[in-house]
Amino acid sequence: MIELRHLRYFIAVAEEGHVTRASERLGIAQPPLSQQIKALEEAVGTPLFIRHPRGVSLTDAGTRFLEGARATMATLEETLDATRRTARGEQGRLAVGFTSSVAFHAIVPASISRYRRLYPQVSLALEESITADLMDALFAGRLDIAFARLPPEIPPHVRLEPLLDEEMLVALPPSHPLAAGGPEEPIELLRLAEETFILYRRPSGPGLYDTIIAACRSAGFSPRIGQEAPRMLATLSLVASGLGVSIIPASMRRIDPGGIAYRRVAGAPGLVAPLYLIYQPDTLSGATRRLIEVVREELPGLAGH
Amino acid sequence: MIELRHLRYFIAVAEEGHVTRASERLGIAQPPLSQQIKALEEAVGTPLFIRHPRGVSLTDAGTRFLEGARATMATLEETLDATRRTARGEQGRLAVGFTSSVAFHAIVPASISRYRRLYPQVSLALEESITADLMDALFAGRLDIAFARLPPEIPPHVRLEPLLDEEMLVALPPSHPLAAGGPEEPIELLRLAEETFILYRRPSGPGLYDTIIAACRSAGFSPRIGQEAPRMLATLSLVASGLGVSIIPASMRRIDPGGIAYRRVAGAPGLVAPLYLIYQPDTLSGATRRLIEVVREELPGLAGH
DNA sequence: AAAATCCATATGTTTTGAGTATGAAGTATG
DNA sequence: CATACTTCATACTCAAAACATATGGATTTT
Repeated sequence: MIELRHLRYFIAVAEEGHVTRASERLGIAQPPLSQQIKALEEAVGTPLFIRHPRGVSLTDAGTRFLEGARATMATLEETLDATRRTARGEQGRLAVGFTSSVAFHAIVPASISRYRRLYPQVSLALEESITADLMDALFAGRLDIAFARLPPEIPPHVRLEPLLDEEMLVALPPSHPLAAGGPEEPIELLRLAEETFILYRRPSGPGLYDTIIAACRSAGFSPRIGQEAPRMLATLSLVASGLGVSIIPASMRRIDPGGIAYRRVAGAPGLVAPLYLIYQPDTLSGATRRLIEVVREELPGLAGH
Repeated sequence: MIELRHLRYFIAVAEEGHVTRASERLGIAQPPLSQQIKALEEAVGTPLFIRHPRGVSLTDAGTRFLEGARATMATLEETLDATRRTARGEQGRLAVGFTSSVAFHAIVPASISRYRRLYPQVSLALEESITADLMDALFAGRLDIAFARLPPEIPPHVRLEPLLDEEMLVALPPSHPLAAGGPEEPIELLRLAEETFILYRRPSGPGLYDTIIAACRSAGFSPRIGQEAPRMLATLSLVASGLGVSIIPASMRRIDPGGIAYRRVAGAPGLVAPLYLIYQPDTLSGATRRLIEVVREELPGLAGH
């Protein structure tokens, strides 16, 4: 069976044109080198060297073999390089998922664009889905990592790394009396007791919906639910149309489907929208590790926003 | 040190996704396979497999390595193929030399064109030179094989394989009285005793020149030499101009610089032009061997022409 | 809960690659 | 022309490493 040792030895002998000199270069004695060359010729099935009284030279077949042996070694070297770069996360593919709601938070675009700049040789695949689908994809390996709110169910071997707890804001129709104050002036949650709430409810499981209900309860009232919208954007459209108020993560403020007023909330300490980085810590690819690093480095500059 | 064994084992495990099954496929036990995989991962410097309770799967780095490992093996396989084809003489390069005088003999173009047809993947380099240069080139390895008349000096390790002895013809000017008979009707050499001879003389060494002188001597006269031309074609031009007669190998009959009459020669048994195939038998390339075969096969149909 | 699956580790055996000594063939040199 | 030298090949020994057998640990299946 031909081994790389044979190729290394062959190349040395071919380059030196001299078995003894090649053996010195290889750091072995001359006889084993002669033996290995002989074994190689036997495996190939044809002489590769012409033995002269003063050194050796390549046969035609040997010349062709030298070319191929070098190509083989070069292919392997490249492979090792690329493999190590991939392991270090400097090369390869990375599939990142996120929900539509977190995509508006600055940490997501900031991390991804910095990652792109730092590791341009990693080809990024971005996917926006609902949390449940992200978790499935993560578990099945179609996704390496995801940004999301608290998922309904956590598959085994999946880690939720809490990134930050985002403040939540009240979204008021422009005509609403409470919309008058400045955006930084908080509203007591209890003052919304008589309002109709438009809430985004994800299919199955807890999440922001429950957080909001719980916050209202502990503020002393049970919110009247007017409509449950399937998408965050739809929720805000309904608010803009004056059908009710809503409570949304602060980063969603950027969406403005027509004159919505956003106000901070006072007296509701648990009313936050957590943001998690989600991945399988046991089977981290290098590229994934690098993204986690980047996200953690971006965090201090953005936390709380 | 990474060896091909590692690549072969790695590919098997990657393809099976299963160490035990791969070990069966490879015909070895499972523990050594685990060890070799571990050694490979250590050499590469990064894990290539993720160990699951029910088999193994590739890491990102492993996926990249699989690609490269396959490419490496493929490169080697191609190399072995090409090397063996080269050894068999089905591929590669072949440098063939010949003198201007033998190029007219049918054996040369016939052999070369048949060789071209049989071994189209061998790229042919044809070179026309004087015999001495051919011998130098042959000895130096710039030429694999040559067609020539008897060379002045034979370098060591060079074999002259006699192909055939070519008849020699008298070349007469068109106006010459002896030119009247049919070409197949031989002339006694002695009848040329009073003629002026135009002879082709190669720089240094014996050859056709001496053969002709010797034949005249044994026919009973010493030829009067009118001029020694440096090239065969020049010789015939001088004959055509009526400056004398000449004696040339039969195959040169094809050259006709204006109405030369060619006649066979009688009573001169030694008056032949030998044609040799010349090569170094100790360092024959496959391609050279094949050409020798082809020439030998062409010989029966052409001998004596 | 027990059995089964599968990879990893531990230990012994065999293969084989490498070292030392020597020979054969050819070349250079006195 | 004989001797010394160079270089590759062969013979034999040793050591490393590849492989086999036995066993353990983790996880899943029955």
